[in-house]
Amino acid sequence: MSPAPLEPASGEPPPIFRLKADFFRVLGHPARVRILELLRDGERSVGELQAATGLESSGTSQHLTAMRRQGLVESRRAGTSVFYRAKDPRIFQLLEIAKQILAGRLEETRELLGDLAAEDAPRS
Amino acid sequence: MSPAPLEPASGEPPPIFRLKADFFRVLGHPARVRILELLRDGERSVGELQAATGLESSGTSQHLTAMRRQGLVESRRAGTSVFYRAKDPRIFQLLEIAKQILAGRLEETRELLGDLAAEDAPRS
DNA sequence: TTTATGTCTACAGAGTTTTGAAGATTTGCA
DNA sequence: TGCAAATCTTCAAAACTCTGTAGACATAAA
Repeated sequence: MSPAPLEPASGEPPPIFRLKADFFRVLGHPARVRILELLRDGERSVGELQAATGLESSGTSQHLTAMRRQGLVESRRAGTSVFYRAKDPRIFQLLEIAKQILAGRLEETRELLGDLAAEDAPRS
Repeated sequence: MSPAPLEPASGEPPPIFRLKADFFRVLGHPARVRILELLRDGERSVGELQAATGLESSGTSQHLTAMRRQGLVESRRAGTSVFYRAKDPRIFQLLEIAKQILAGRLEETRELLGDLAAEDAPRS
């Protein structure tokens, strides 16, 4: 069995786990997650997204460009505005599962805090 | 309606989209995706993971630490070895959906290439 | 004590994000 | 038509964050 090293000979097609990592990395920024959450309700103009995130217009545009490169969003122009939308609805499933995993973690933390409190006031 | 800025007053609890971003960011590295894929088949020692990824033992340990901080993995010690396992099986769902989204993208690319080839040899 | 395994620390190099200014495109209007 | 306003995008420099590497440290077993 080959050990499947992390860095194959250059020039080869990138291994799947690298593609996945690039994909997840683009989700690894609060502004981009926020934008995707906004797009769950339908398309939004850059201006609207900018207002919602509080970013510079330039920054907003760059985040959108990054997401487009990863095939996460697509856009259409209408007058001087550009509207963005999610390209694949499965991205929302992804966000949903992430939320569930995070919720599980928070629940765990909550129980732990409860246990700590119980130690101060022992004997139920 | 408040615009929900990206950066709230410091000291407040972090907004959900920041937690999600932190979560995804930890998935944004090939070695870590690779490690999770290996853990799909059950627990693995650091040494095994190191061999599979081709990293230094130190690097492997650091990636595992990062994933533990995010609650993605947990470990147990057995003799001089430490075995890691995924903490929440839903993480594999996440990887699966990512794979599907990526597969869709590749399919698209393939079609596009087909179209280009067709232009060189027109008239079907 | 020595060997086997992992983890921690520190830091240089690589990569990402922010910011501000300049450029592009479309529309409206004199 | 020609100009100005509105909306985005691109570019480049500075600030920041992450990763790989190497060595010291920790722990368990022989």
